[in-house]
Amino acid sequence: MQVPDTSPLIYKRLSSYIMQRHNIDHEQMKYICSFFHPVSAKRNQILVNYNETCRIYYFINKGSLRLFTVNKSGLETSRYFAFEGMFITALPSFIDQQPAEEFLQAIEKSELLAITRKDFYEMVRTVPEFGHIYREILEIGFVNAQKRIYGFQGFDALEKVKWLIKFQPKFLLRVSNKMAASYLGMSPSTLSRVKSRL
Amino acid sequence: MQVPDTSPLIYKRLSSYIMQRHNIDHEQMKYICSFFHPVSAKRNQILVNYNETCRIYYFINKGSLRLFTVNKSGLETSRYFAFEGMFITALPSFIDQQPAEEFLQAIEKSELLAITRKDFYEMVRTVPEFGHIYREILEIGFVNAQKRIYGFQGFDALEKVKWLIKFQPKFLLRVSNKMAASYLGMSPSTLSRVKSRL
DNA sequence: AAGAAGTGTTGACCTATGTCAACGTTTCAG
DNA sequence: CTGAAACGTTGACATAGGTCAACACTTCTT
Repeated sequence: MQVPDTSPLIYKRLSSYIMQRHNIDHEQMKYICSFFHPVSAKRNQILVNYNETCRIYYFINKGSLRLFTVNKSGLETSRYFAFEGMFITALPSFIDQQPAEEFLQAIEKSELLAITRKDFYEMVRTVPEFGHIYREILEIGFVNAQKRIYGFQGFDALEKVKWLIKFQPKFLLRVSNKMAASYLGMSPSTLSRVKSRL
Repeated sequence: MQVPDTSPLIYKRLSSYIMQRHNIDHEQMKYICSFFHPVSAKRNQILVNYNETCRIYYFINKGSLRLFTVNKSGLETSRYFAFEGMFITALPSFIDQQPAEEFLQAIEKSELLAITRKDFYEMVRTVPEFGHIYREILEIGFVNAQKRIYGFQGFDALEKVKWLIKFQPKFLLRVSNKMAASYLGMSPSTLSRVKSRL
């Protein structure tokens, strides 16, 4: 974890994320950004461990993170991937302050902005625009999760891959076959075979 | 659709839902309830049609509703079921005011409380406790959707059914095999066979 | 009350996808 | 730079679960 950086450069992406959604004056924006602290993560670094209580929400400046679980037989299941300009955390743990039943991991060398839970909910409470943004994150997250469930239901392997390419075109380019397969709910062999026939 | 009822009885369940989460005085509660109008629905009645834009959020006093889709070959997929004391709507359509890509249907004779989108967002904006409740609905919905995704990933049919019995014990008792199967992502035959071996 | 339509169960059969193993290629640590 | 470990691809084989059909039972409709 680095010392907070006063340079506004690192807040560029976050600022435009917020600006796209709300008109906020410069002072207010500086105030919001002041709660976000730069953090670097190495490839494969674990940011939230299983059973660890998650106290931080991350915004991704560069790189990518994923949420995954490991079942008793050691099989990894990836649940969610986030890339530049997206927010991510181990939400169930973050909300309830219970031990996470999942891992949050950087899958590339990443540059992040971190806000603590305390500050986050403080802002949600005191800055209406920020509360609104959080609501949007939840709405979009919920809707996407629903779409993924029914989008996949009854699809065979080929259809799932086509669906993924259609709705998240960057995905297969950034994510290893193994992780993509664990996200799609199929074996790496099957994903490999499917890709070979387009 | 019935004429609004002045009896407080129909607001009992909604009031206790809110009371369990926030301390609200009697006047405020009456104010909130005044935006919810009683609606009856028959078994199998469609409340939101495919391509219809959804303008109403429902709270269930009695009965049960489901969200489902139909694919090109006529196969139904159930996405979500709600029972007494739960909120439900075709959320993507409700949020964005785009035509719904799903159906909202009563699966039993149901008594509902309906609030229009306009009133709903008005309340979210003006009544902090209500805004908070909406945030909670979204948080819980998102977390549950995530849990369902990874809960099912890699599970075989038997494990899915056990998972369902564990986390939604009432489910199989209230929902037909056909609908339950379409929720679990397996054929009715398979669900039937699985149930026969516990 | 009777016929029609829908639902649940079960059997026979088939196919998509998982498992396992082999092998070449890429990545990474020292 | 080099060896070890991880990854991607492909083949052979096994199997869970899908499809289809038959039948009994329930439930709607009139």
